[in-house]
Amino acid sequence: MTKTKPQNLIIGLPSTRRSLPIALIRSREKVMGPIRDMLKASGITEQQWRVLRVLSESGPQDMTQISEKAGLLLPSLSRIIRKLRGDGFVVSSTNSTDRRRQAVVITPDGQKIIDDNLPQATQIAEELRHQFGAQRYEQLLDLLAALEN
Amino acid sequence: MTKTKPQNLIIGLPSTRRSLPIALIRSREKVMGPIRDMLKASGITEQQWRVLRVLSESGPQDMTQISEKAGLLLPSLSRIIRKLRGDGFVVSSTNSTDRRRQAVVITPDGQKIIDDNLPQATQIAEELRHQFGAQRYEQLLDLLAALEN
DNA sequence: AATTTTTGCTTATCATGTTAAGTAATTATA
DNA sequence: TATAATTACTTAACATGATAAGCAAAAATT
Repeated sequence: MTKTKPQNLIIGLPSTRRSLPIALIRSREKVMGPIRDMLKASGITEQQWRVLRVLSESGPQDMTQISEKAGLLLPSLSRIIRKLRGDGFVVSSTNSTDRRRQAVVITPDGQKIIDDNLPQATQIAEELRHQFGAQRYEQLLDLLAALEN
Repeated sequence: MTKTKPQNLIIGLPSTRRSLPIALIRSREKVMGPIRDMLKASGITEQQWRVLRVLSESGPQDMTQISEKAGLLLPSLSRIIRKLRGDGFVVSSTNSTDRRRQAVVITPDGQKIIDDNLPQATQIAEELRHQFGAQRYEQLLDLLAALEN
């Protein structure tokens, strides 16, 4: 008599081994590990790095725009910006026509963090892309993007 | 004269719009949203739900095994198990041959949480799978699994 | 057997995730 | 134009993420 699989033979939830949320967490861990290691030398976190990158890439932004582009909720972003401001990596100025908004700008010190780490970050990204296969990498990004809709 | 793209014309990091880490975060948010809403009624979190599911699915486990299957780091799991134990959803007993290990077991109360929510969780998963397309869904899982290696 | 190393966890600390509530400024409505 | 939404945040509270340190039990080494 053969062993039967645990359960869920008909429909059932996917086993935790085949769970999308857990797979997404594991993947993120795998992808971010090397980048976190790199950033440790600069004393900033992965999230702070993403914020600085958004500001460097797209220029001054208000909080809502940053949160959307960096994938951070506003309460988290509030704390992060406060920290980055304290460290002198960004400055903010309230919008003149809408005083609820504040434009956040990266400072030269903040830009220096980007400049110091961008080459290595690029290399890490390229390496993963190459190791995984450029085609599959693009496919994965497409599938993840499609999931949004 | 046409507008040039911001930068990174040659190699460069992918723009944050095409960043794998951010895409993974967004996807997880999208996937877990409905499940979190469902669990709110039971007063447990997504992570606590994953722990209970692992215990229900694979039986008594020690901490390290749970952490691997649920995708949680041991310090987080330590706190979560303490909470679940306080709420009466799990019990632990130290292993007799290795007193460093503890076998964690789900209680009837804990199993009730699973039983109460499994149908709806299954429906949510099926709906996402169907909406996204079963084939693409499997493909995505395969790609994420491949990323591990 | 005594010592060292490794293992399986827990605790501590700081940062972020998540939800809810609060606040001031803006916009829409009566 | 006074009032009622709405918006763009911030603060609060609790849970988890992540790294480092601690600690006792087990295994390896001498």
